[in-house]
Amino acid sequence: MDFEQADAVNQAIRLLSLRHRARAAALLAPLGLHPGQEVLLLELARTGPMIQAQISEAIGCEPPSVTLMTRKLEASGHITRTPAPSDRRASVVELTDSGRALADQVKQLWCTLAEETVTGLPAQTVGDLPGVLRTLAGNVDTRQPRPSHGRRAPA
Amino acid sequence: MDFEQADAVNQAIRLLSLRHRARAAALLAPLGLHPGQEVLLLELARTGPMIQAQISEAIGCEPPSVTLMTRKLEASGHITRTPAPSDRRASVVELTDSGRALADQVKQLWCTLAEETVTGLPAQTVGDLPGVLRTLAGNVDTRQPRPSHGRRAPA
DNA sequence: GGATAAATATTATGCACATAACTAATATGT
DNA sequence: ACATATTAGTTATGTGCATAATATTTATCC
Repeated sequence: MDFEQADAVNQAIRLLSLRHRARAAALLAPLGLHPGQEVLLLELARTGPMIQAQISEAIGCEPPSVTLMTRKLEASGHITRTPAPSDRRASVVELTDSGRALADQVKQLWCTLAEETVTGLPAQTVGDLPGVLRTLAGNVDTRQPRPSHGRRAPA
Repeated sequence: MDFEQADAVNQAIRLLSLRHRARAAALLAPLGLHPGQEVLLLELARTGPMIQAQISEAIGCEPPSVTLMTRKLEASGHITRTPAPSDRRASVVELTDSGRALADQVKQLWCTLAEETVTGLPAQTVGDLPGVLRTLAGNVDTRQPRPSHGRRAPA
């Protein structure tokens, strides 16, 4: 691949990252949320109570980041953290009533953002988009070891 | 759009942002660069000397961020900042020899990253990718005022 | 069962990027 | 020409996320 194309791809990803995040921040601000926190709320709403290690895995953030996120959401009363009975290292994270209500609002907002984001694209492209983006993300996943080249790792 | 789809889109963008940036960071580290700095070097290599306000516009970062980026790249000797003769507010940013050499290395690395990123996607999809991503980024641009809905603002 | 390894969470620290508030220089309007 | 508005850049501050180092608990292996 020549530099022009490569730059187009990398730059576009970078710009999209900045803008999408900024727009999410603008939409979340009225709810008193900062970007990143919404992901945690949605994950808890989807999956139910879970420990931080599971959250870390689910939302793709490192444990120290999860510590900070949960601490802040706990401080604002949207989640609780209780020691796990079976494992005294772990702490179970759970939505409060306030958190559940907020998650519902976030869901709506999430739809608004997604629709806004894909405006003007043909339905076909929109349908393929999540798969394509996930492939891209998987290809540059720094957690998994780099496959030597071109071949996909087996399941 | 229902929540499932919206979440798929938003989450995929978020994950791609995190991973692509992390991978870029891993590749740039051996060159002594942090992600973000490479964009400035490439822009200077492409366009030539420019003042910070132009850089801010070109790379999509706010002026205070540009101040920090340029300061650090100046400290590491890859760029110079000289007062503009015609406008004493502005400072002209320019690549040094070291910066030009580094930019060449970054170009190669940029190709590696892009190829790695799009691995496994059909050529058609890869070809369309920059355009699609730029559309997405444009749709959520917080700088431009939001069009009330669906209509594009006139030039 | 006692040493050792692994897992969970946290603290400390560093980076990019943002907004708000500010200074200094240039344009502009009467 | 002078008051005013705009523009270029900086400083101060706050956010998310990362890595490295650390305690504490649990699992594993003779």
